[in-house]
Amino acid sequence: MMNPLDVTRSMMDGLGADGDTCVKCGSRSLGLCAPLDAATLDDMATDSERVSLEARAPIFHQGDEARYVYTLTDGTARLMRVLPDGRQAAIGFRFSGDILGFTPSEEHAFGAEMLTDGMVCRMERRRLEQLFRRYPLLERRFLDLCSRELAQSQEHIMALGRFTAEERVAAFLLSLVDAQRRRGHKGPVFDLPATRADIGEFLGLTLETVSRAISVFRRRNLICLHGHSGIEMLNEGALIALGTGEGQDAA
Amino acid sequence: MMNPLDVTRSMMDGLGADGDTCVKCGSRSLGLCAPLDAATLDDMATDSERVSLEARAPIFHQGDEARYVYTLTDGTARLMRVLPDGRQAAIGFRFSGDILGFTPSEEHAFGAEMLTDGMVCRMERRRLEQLFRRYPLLERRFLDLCSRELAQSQEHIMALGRFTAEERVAAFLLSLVDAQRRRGHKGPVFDLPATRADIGEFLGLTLETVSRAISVFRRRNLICLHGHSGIEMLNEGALIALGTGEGQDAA
DNA sequence: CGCTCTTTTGACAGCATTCAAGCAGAGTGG
DNA sequence: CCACTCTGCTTGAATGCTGTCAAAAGAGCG
Repeated sequence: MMNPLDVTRSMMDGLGADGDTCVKCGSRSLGLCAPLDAATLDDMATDSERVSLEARAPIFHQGDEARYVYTLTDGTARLMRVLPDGRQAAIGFRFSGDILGFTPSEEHAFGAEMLTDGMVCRMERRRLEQLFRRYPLLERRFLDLCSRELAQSQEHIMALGRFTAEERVAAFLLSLVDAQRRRGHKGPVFDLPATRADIGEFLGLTLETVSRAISVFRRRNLICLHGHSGIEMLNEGALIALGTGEGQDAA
Repeated sequence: MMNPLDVTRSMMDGLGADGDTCVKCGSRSLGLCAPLDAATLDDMATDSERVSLEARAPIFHQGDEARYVYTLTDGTARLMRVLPDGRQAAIGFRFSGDILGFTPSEEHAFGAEMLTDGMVCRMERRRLEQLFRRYPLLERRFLDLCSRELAQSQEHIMALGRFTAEERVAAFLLSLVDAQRRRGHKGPVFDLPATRADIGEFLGLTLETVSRAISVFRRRNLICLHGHSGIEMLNEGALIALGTGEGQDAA
């Protein structure tokens, strides 16, 4: 067992918060303990448990009883939804520090699985709800978190409904870059923790279409690939123009 | 000024709750005042204001300061998001009793406009936040609400990413039917408060494609139109098979 | 009845998918 | 160190769904 406070910290942190590293806690962090006092934090450190997972391992399945709330402490995961006939779509990516599987309903509306090797820290959801009652500030944090996820979903809806294939891929690459920068990444080379098929399942495209879009970007010298999992941003402005819906008249 | 309690009631109610009519309040309602006592309700009745709106009138714009929280007390509205180049998409529909424009952030991430003539009841968002502090139960309600919206968004993401045009239109019709049933509607003829263009902007399709899908349903005797704004469900099972992702092998 | 807005339908074009083949990088074992 | 293999990526050609453009029909309203 490493540090059970990770759950707490990430909950305070929320999606993609910008953070320094917290000496006491050991991994990426916050300034988010701030709203809570030490006693509260100690209180929350109980009943959480770390689990190590391999790439492609499920964290929880769609339809599972929502017994635990998870913090992704290391690695990248994706949220999946499946249809009765087997078609499936990724509805989001989650990175180190993000919260997974928090829902007020009885069961998980979607599944979560690792894309890379990694680690999660889980806490009983009942325990979390007890904490809500004791520390109202905590509940407020979760409301913010939920509404930020909602905003993300709406961006995604815009992309799926109105973007061309190239625009969607550009938007996805930018969101990856953003997530890594928020986690302290420096320099122009980023990690690409998803296969073309993974990306396609997120963007509502086939893997071939994703590949073609990336090839186009490469030919235009907007990006440069370093092996299968490294991507260098050569012309971020042009990608932004594509990926934020600025239309044809872009750089 | 009619009944300012409407804001309160709807907040308690949330999205598409199933309700009887509350005698005291005059319009559709709840059993949701239940978790709060009379003093709380009186408290919330202050500082809310009713506004009457015509079809196509904006309720608030994307980017506006999020000063008010609204309850749609009568009519149908849609939530819109626009891209820098002018492309726009509807990200949701809202019906009588639903809440609009609640967000913890400083400005509205999307706009809202009426589809029909109707009425909203608005309350200062600062006032609401004061009430959160005083009545923690209220905040809990909003968290539930937010997470229900999130689930809706995810359904929509699946539809946009994986459904064909016909499946999307079927899913949309079913969601309309569901919303009206939850509000006490009886019988097989439902109201269609949106033009083909409105539906297309929600489903990521053109108005012609929506029209063709509806024509196909008509030819298969799944539905029957009554003028421009009435739709009768003749074979709901077949529409469900289409609109819930049961694939080709459906009835 | 005549106006206008919405819907329907048709013909054609275009973008993404499908199917198929070849390529490249990483790991394995001789 | 070099095949060998596996997996993921790239590219090509053809199909098909949806978009685009255009015209006609229908519904609602004064």
